[in-house]
Amino acid sequence: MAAQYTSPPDRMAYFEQVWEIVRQIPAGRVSTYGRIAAYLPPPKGMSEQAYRVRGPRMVGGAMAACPADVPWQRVINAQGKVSLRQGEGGEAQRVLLEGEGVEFDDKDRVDLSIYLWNGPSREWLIEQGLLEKP
DNA sequence: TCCTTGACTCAGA
DNA sequence: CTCTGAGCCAAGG
Repeated sequence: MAAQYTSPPDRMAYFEQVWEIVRQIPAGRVSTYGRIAAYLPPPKGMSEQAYRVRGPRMVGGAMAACPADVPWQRVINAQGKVSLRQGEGGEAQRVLLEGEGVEFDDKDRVDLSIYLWNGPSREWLIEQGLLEKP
């Protein structure tokens, strides 16, 4: 259940979709801004090319504004690192992930070949209207 | 209205 | 492995 928005910009509709996907990531697994963005179509009015570049940052924006029931800590960058500077919640994110069993190496990176979430199921995407039913 | 600033990524050096 | 710059757009000051 999302918050109530008096004037629904497309931006917020997009954020909602991002949150819905992030909620599918199981504990102990992670995904990246880029991959999350790739599961969604570009917001109305944005070109594919622009979305390819802007997508990841938009997902970041969605994380910055996400409701409490979204496991934002499971979204990290493509290098397997937490994308928050010290003092802005970065260490909190790491603690949360470690609490779920995710391990960081000596360079503060998560091994994506082990912990990367394989993505939402095809059925789920169809259910969400993000994929055509064959 | 102009200018800065992003919870990004990828290719090069 | 680390560091840069480019790519693109919207929100806030």
